[in-house]
Amino acid sequence: MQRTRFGDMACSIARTLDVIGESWSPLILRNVLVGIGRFDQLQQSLGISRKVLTERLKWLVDNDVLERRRYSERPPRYEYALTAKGTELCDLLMVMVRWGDRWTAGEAGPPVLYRHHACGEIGHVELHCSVCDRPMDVTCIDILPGPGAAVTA
Amino acid sequence: MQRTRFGDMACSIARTLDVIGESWSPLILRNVLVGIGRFDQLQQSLGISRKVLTERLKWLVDNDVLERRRYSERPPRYEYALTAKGTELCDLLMVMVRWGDRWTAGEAGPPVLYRHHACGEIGHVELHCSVCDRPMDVTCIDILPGPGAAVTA
DNA sequence: CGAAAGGGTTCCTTGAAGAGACGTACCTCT
DNA sequence: AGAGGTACGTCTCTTCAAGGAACCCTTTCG
Repeated sequence: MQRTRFGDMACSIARTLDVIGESWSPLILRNVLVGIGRFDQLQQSLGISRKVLTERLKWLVDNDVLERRRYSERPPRYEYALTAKGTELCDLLMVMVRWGDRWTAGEAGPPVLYRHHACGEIGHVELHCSVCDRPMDVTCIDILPGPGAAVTA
Repeated sequence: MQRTRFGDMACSIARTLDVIGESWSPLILRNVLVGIGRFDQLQQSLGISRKVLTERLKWLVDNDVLERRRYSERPPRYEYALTAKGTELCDLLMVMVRWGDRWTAGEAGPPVLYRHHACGEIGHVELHCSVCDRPMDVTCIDILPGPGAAVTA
């Protein structure tokens, strides 16, 4: 559908979307995270077309979000795993889960729960300020131009 | 492109993607957040096709992420604004910004900065556990099935 | 040997994205 | 009164990616 490329916009949201903005990518990431990392497993569990899966995996590998590694020499077999860059992307997944749980889960309740190693409890993510550690959301910040801002008229 | 619908998967990520998974939606949200809420403004600042913008806005309004409100009676004029549901989605934007800043900003540095009202400093978001307030990411949790999990064989 | 598994590739069809012309209601200027 | 401008879309046409399914290659198993 001749998708507009976002990669060179002066916006970190656009650049992030350029990497994982395509709808299947977060789901692929989620599955790789929970250990579903082989081609056929991914294809079947997501119900994605094999062609599109091939394209997405290649894109994610080229963008250093996933790595493709051989887990068997003979016969040659491969699986996909998260890189450091990809692991940090999972923050995004956790925030998506949080929002989805709050606004779309309905009667049944959340489909998955997180148990935090540090406290052993079932919790969810909250956004805090990296400086003062207090809660931070879009209603309690000012948005200022940064060094990488585009010079706009 | 006969996109697969995610809305009825038993997965909060999929359901969140169903609402804002299309690539333009987060950018529309970002613009509405910073006060760019009128049709022509959005169309010009994003470079999106008018047809697609119409479709996206309708989808976001129907899903209660944005509201369309009249700010002038005669001539009739409308603008789009965030609902509570949409405002909480901005958490996602902040996490995208954080990842984009870290991994894609390059030489120039981040295009925007956040000043946190609570401390007055420039900071970024970090994910903390809702129970113990300590940092939480995907490497320090167990993922358990919740009440809304699909019964899979 | 034939069949199956893993990991893709190739081909065709359909339908959404993009571009841009057009429409409508209103206001302002001369 | 007419010309021009603005805000907010709708319509039409073309192009290109998603979806679906068949096919391919290598290796192992019965």
